Amino acid sequence: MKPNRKLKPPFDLKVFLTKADRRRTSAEYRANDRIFVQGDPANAVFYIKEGKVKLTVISKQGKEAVVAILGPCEFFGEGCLTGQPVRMGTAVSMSACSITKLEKAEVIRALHDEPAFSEVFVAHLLSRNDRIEEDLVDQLFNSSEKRLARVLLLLANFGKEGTPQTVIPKISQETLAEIVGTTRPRVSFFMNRFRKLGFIEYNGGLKIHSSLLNIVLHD
Amino acid sequence: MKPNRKLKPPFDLKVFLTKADRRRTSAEYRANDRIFVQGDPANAVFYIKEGKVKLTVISKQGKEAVVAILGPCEFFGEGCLTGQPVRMGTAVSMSACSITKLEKAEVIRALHDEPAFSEVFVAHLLSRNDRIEEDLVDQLFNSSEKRLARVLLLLANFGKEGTPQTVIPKISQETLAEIVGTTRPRVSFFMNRFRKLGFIEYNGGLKIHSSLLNIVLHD
DNA sequence: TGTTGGCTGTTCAAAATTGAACATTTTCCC
DNA sequence: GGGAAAATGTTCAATTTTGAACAGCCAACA
Repeated sequence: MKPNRKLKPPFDLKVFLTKADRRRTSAEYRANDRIFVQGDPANAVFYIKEGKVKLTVISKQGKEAVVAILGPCEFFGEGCLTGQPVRMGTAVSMSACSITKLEKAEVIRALHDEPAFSEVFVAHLLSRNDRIEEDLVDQLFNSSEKRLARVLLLLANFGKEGTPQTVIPKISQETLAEIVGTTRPRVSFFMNRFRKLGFIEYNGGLKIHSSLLNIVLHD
Repeated sequence: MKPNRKLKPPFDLKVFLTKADRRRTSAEYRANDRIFVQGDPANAVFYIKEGKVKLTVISKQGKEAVVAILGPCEFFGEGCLTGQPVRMGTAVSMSACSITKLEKAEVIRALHDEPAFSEVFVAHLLSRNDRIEEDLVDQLFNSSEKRLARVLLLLANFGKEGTPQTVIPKISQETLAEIVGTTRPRVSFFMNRFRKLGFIEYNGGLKIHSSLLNIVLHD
């Protein structure tokens, strides 16, 4: 388990996009705003300047799954570059967010003309690839208890490093269940088990102790 | 379910890498050769000219999971570009393969200096991202029966399009289990069910009928 | 103050899945 | 052909997971 996957420092997108034009716009969102919805026409890539964004997919049966939680200096919505005409998922802000919208055409141009942008974008794709692959492997190998422990640890280290115990802002058991890929009662059950064992604390905020690693690492 | 994700025609890597140098070498593999192994030092990206390659990960408990099956005109081993010092998984040829090895340094150079290469590489990453994300969503939403059906359909349409019924070269139930994320007896059980229902045929080769879609699509 | 709604804790039977075992068939090699 | 090894079919008890239900807690709000 990598303690932290954000090795590159935050950067300013302006540096990487030299030819300014009208198709690049910044917008502010409050918590729980929908940035785009599954089925919307897909013609732009987004870049998070500030805040956290949740990407979800809804199944035919109406079940919801969280595919990723992204933070500052990350892109999303890049699926439109492969020719997908509509969004395959939904993007929702989890906190106040400042987000730049890049029209598809401009992104394609920049990928071609501006190596600096291209490099940053490739780095993003590679890191996202790694992360999703880890998520998939986690699903294939581990029980829901271990997966929940891993998700909590990842959320705790979101952006920081080497913190022995960290506070997580606010996340419902319902959402955790959608990330982990299980049911809410199950999350409740394990959260209480973790609490009884002293791995986490909560009564509003949520504290993750590094001892939770025992669950993930134990044979 | 997209019937086919390979829209771009096969291309010759030479076109995209203008500055030839010694760090680019081609190699032939037979079926079941190991191209790299989990834990090996990671300092090159590979490009499949011909053949199929299986990427797997082995868990601490010794379980094996298939993360991807790749074919001609696809890259693998790109994890080394994110700074991973060693391979996170194992790459094994599934058939006779012709594979080009690109030293990490050269790939980084080409990404910076050759937009044509960069574009092709970005396209690869985007398509792989889509695919892994779909795999993850599949795991989160569907039962092992549906996942097996989906895997069979994807294998059948591997590279072709609109074929109503296709023959799959050869793949053991053990490997299928590792792709689907279940046990071999389970695969055996469902394969027989699919056969009884007329969705597939097999006795050496394996034929997938489009009627297998019923399993995936049915609620 | 009371009440509404969201989140959480808990229970439980039904269903899915695992893991191990063993029998049978096929494949491959001498 | 004969035998060994691999792949497949089948069974089953134990475990995990689901899905639905219900009760309690707490904050927001009229």
